[in-house]
Amino acid sequence: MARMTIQQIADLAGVNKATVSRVINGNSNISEKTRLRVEEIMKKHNYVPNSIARGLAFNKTFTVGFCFDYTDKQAYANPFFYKVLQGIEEIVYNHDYLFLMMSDHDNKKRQSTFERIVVEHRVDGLIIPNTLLNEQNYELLVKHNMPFVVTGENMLPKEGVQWVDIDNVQAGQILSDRLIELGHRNIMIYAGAAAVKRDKFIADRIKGYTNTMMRSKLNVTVIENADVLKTLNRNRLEDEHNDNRHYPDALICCTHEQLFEILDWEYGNPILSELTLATFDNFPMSQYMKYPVHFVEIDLEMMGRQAAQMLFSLMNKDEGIPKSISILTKIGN
Amino acid sequence: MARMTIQQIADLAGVNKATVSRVINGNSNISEKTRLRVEEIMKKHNYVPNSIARGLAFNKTFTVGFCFDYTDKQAYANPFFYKVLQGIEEIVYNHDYLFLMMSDHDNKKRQSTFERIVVEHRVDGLIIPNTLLNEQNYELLVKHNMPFVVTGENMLPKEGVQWVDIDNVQAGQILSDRLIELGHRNIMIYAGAAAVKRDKFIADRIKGYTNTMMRSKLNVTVIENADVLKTLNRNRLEDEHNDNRHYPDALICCTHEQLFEILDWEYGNPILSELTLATFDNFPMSQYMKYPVHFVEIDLEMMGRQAAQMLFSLMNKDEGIPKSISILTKIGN
DNA sequence: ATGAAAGCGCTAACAT
DNA sequence: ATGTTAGCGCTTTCAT
Repeated sequence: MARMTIQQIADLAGVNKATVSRVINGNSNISEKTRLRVEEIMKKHNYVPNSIARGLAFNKTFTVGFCFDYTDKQAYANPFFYKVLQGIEEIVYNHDYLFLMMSDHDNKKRQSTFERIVVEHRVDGLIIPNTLLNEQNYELLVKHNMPFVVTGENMLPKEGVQWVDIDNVQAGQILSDRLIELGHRNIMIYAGAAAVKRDKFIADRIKGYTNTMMRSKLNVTVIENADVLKTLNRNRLEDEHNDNRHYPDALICCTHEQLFEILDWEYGNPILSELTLATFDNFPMSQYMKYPVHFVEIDLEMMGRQAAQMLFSLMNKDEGIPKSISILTKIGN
Repeated sequence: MARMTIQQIADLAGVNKATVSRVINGNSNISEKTRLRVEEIMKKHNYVPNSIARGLAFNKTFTVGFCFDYTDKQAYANPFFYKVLQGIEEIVYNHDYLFLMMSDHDNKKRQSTFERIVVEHRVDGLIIPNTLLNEQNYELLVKHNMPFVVTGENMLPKEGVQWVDIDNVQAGQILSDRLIELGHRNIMIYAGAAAVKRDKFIADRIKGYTNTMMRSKLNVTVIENADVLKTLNRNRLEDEHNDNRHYPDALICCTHEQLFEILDWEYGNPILSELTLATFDNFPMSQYMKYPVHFVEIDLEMMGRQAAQMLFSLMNKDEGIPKSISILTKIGN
């Protein structure tokens, strides 16, 4: 089935193709009568404007890009990550836009797909994870004046970067609150020293934990190394008075990696049976774990929606767009 | 930074834009000298051809679509699903194509995104899951002569449908073989009756199991209802002679849903401690489960690569494209 | 309110 | 080997 062109519709309607174009684009300068006739003919012939041609004329692609960071294991390994996609999709489709996925993978050739898409202007705007917003990519985006929104807190000290992030301080707070509510008093938090330096979100989670503990007049203990935990536990086992005050009865793991590290290690160590575990964001199978894990629920779909919304505001050159949007978390079931 | 056009490059090089176009497209009818000069100028000015304009001229989009089925819980909930994406991406990017994601979600408006993309010819070809290839979508694709490849076995009795699938019969065989190798003899397989009817891949897995069991002269028992298992177990507990021959010592769950159903149910039932579990495809956290689960490894990345390769062959109108491609599985670590 | 014509950036058929 | 010209399908200015 060959596609109809605007000219064919114009001929069938006995008008100029400019008139048809006006109908398509909802131009008001047109008589009700011809508008109806043209619309009828378009419908009758299932006419759909060629979006490539429209794009050329408008200098637009009607497409936004979403960049995937495969090196960010957490991102793609987390099945809940698709929620971000769903959120983005909802907004994008409602704007009659389409949705181009890409990774920052190196191509066999010299250019990454990300670079290609920016340079070729294959999208009107871009949503990228903060892990991908380095100096180089930033320059690229600015140079090609490509509107973009970052997911996760932007750490690049540059002008004109907007982002949407989870409120990790609040998450740390409510998770600690929950553990206290459950009766725990010796709550510790586990985060690798390197990770704390590297990832602001981890520092934020610790900050939230600290806030809560201080407010509740409880001891703050940040563990930066799993070995410390082992030692603590060994001490406990050897402690004849069994004075539990110095040993954790609950442990917050800042990332899933760390949680799994603990779980792995557990197979040769009995500590877990006396320890309540907690972490951020749910994960599949959590309910089938040997020991229950408490967690905070992160509304990633909302994150996607907000990011997309922000991007459209940007492409629209709206006034008063916030620099960043923060999304609150809540305690999981 | 305003983009350069082919005309500007032509002017700078003192040639006609047709000549520049020839350089871009690697036309041989061109002198080495001017080719080098033009290339130098293009590089110097970071010239990148406008792909929308090229698309209009070529009547191509240089994009393939990948359709996501959100209603197919298995697909999106499985983090390994992203492996398929990775496989597809590898091929697509090596062809200098881009990659449009879509879902079959209903838009707020009457058209699904899938429909829109096909009707608007926003992609040159499409990869869709078999769950989405119904009569209606098939007609749509054919009507708009959009090349497409199906992932998962195609069940629609239509001409010209190509697909790539996992060899589920083989998977059932090797998984059963493994359990036998582990010393099990009373191996049963669990699959809901409705699911067997509905999903060919489940029937195939059962067939594979049956093949192996018959070859090994062992009893074939297909359980269609978890209650049967409960009964079996109750019998075992009450069986004074404790004759284990009639009770399973290993159970293959045809899907993850069923595995989890068993696991859930386990919390009020001691059967699992005496039962070896097995299922198809790995899942995250499998190593942290209370009871080990054996599984078959499915190379989803290969599946993506093959599907993409097939699609390009189709778009290329290659000769002798196979109707379908079957991917072998292997036993997980 | 409608038509005519130029132009978006590129390719390709036809000249030379 | 290179230039000329006519599209690709649509939008948009400028007439009328």
